[in-house]
Amino acid sequence: MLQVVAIREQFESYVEGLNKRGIQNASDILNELLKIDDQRKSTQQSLEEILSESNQSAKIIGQLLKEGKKEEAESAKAKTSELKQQSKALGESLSALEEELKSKLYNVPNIPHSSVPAGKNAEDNEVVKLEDSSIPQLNEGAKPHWDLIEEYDIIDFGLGNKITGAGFPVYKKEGARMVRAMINYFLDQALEAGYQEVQPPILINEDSGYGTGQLPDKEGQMYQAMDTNMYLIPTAEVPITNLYRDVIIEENQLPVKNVGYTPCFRREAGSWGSHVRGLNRLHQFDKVEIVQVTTPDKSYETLEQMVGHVEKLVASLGLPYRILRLCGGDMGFTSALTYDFEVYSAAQQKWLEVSSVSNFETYQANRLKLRIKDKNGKKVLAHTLNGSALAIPRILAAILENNQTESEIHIPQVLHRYTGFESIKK
RNA sequence: AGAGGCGUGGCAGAGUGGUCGAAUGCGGCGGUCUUGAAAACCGUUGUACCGCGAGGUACCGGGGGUUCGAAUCCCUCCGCCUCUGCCA
Repeated sequence: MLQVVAIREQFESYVEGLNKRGIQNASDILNELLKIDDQRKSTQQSLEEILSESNQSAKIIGQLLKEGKKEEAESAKAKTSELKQQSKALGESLSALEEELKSKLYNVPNIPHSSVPAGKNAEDNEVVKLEDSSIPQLNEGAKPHWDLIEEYDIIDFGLGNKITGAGFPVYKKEGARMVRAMINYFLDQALEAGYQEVQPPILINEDSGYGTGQLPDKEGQMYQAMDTNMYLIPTAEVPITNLYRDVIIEENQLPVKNVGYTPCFRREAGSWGSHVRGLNRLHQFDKVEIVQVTTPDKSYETLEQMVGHVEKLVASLGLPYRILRLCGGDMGFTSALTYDFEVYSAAQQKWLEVSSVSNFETYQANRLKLRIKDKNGKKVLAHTLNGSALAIPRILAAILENNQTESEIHIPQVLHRYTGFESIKK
């Protein structure tokens, strides 16, 4: 969440930033926050005065009792009781104000970076790179992946339907081995790029949900484990970034670079139709995620480096891709700048999002209380970043469609040593 | 899952109702000594919020309560340890 101090100091640019997201009454919203904060301060001041007074008199009472002056002590007690009534009332209004401030702050999204284009939706995203020379010319009878997986019998939606429900596919034979191969390939590539591998829990508690911003605004997107306050993770970002909740990192330990593979679970409420057919949108899917924690002055450099890593992965698979800089209206709630990667899936003739790389600046760190201590002992909020590297099902869909022939599907060369086969045959 | 025990500053470890934000040791930082280092000695060393400042307030796992006053008493939740049970 945003810091009130920062809102105060950079009011105008924050208003502009929120406008880019399509929030028109931004200055009203921010002014309201400042007003509540002012009330909070003055309430806190009066409360602390009273507490100070009653602390003093408690000490005096102790002294009096020690000296055996019982009656004086009793009358002092009576007075102090009055103070207590006052402080109780003030304490209650203080915490009410704090609650109000916090819940309002939770509902204000991050301020977009200056390079973020204004815009309403996906149509206003800016294409920063287009690599489409590898778009294949498919034969007449080329099939979308949902037909191919049946033909080659490598993914079974019907079975998934039976044991769980729609959106939970069962990968079989070469399909299952492809998934495993890609996970290993992506992890190995990240290790080579200097990331440390972690395997986090895939069930998280509420604190973690708030820490990275899934709660309270995206509660409906997550599956909740019945009779518990735990949620299935929608992305490894949540547990991996929350590793650093309530942590102070020494500056010389930076950057923190973690990579993790996890399944991801998304309810995706309200999405039906042909555009979500097959592997395009699932309730459970596999993803390798990279997460970095770094200093404010280096985070945009880090973002470029992460984008470079993802680009290398996509390119190595021989898939046509493009990189988008998301506009204010399409960007995630907590992000300051997001690049999306899309690969072209030639049979359905669609660009599919396979990665999203974001800099959250201090937005998550403020919720997480994740700080950096520099050489002089000064503490500042860290910057957090993450990116998919990569999400597996749509990559698989594009490979299946783009590499199909009449009788087989070719597997990208970099995966051969992981799959143990070079093509999928009927 | 049941029974019992425990949860104090970076770590170890005192403190069981009244100047306790908290003894002591280790570690860290600064200094004296030394050619340099070690040892020794001296000093210093938590976080957050409010305030221009002096200063104030809160925090001894989390939340609530009793009391003029709580690290200390009570309730509750969480976590850890031990024993029993179960189990990949």
